[in-house]
Amino acid sequence: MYNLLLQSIEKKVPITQAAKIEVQNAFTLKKLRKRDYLLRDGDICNEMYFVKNGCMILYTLDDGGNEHVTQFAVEGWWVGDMYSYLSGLPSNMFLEALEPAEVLCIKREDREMLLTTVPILERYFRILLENNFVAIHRRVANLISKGAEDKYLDFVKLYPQFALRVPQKYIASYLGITPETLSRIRVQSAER
Amino acid sequence: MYNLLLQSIEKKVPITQAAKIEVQNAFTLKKLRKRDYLLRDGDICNEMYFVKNGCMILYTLDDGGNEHVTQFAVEGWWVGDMYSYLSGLPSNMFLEALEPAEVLCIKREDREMLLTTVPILERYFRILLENNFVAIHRRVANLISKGAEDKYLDFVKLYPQFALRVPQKYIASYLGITPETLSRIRVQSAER
DNA sequence: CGATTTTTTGAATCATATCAACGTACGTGG
DNA sequence: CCACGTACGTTGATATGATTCAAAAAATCG
Repeated sequence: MYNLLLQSIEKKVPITQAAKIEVQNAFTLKKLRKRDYLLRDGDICNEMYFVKNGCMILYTLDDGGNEHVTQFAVEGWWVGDMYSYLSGLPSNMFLEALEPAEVLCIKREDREMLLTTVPILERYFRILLENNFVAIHRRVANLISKGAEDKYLDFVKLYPQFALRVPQKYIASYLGITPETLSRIRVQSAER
Repeated sequence: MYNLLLQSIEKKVPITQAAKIEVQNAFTLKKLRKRDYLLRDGDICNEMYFVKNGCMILYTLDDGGNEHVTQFAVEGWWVGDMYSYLSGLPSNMFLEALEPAEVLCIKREDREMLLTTVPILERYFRILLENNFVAIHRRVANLISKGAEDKYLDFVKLYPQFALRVPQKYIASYLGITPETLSRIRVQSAER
């Protein structure tokens, strides 16, 4: 049940058997059906989630009711509204299962506790966040510098898995373009 | 000389006198004139920089020679090409002083060493990166969901200091719009 | 299989980019 | 400290990529 999480940790830092037990005790498992929510606009995000399997999306809704996907998360990824999680203030996001999913949940206080009892995890999260920082900056660079087609091509190159796995409209949203534009881009790219 | 850096650390984690000395020994100071570069396309980013004073920008150049600003950094901020710093591979970015500046530099190996000798710094960087994560996600959400005017207004609200301090063309670039568009937006906003 | 969601296609519209010209501010050397 | 040159900001006219809205086709789900 904790294999994937412990592997994720061991890939980045050494960890003792005793510490593994501590880790396991800090998490609970949640099973989700497709379209279940872990978080809705107005909720406070009191937990962070490690995805064991399935696929989650994190998105906002604008005034016009349009979804804007800020994050995907599949097996081995962490997800949650970090803003709300850190501040304790209400979120303006939705966290939804696109597929049946299982996630390991850790509450704010339990994570804080765990970080003091197993301090090597500070390093684990630091490394995780550094890698994430690089990935988000690549996304930002694409968003500010590229047109719709180039953004899509870079996305497919970087995440070939997602491109097949999730409905296109969410990819379009993630790239900041409309589903119609993405559809047209795909036929044009295929022609060449 | 190390005041601002030590304050930045002490705001997030407790640190002993001995550890402060270790920190100081790990850094060197660089003084920059306006338009000096700490990094150019093709260079490997072997250091991360903590800005003591002045203002730095991190940007890419596209095929058309247009700058795309991915990051600003003023007093108390960290900056560098994290991708190149972590991977050791060549950067495709430029890191330039917009004003005369002083930065504290720490080499890759020295930071790694420091993180083992002063492990509380793992926590410092983890917290720093978490806060940064929140900020970048806000930027991404703006980039994918808002038009030029709303992006600018959110920027001014979030960083009123920058809005006055740096040339508008860099703000436009940071927002993913042209300087002309930003200029027009500003007169329109002022009219209302 | 039928129902719902997603994708595609077309036509009109809109926001922003582009290009060019002009005015202004800025800082740098004499 | 002034004058010159360069960089920056503004404005206008036009072009363009992307959006919007609507409807049909295709895929997916229960």
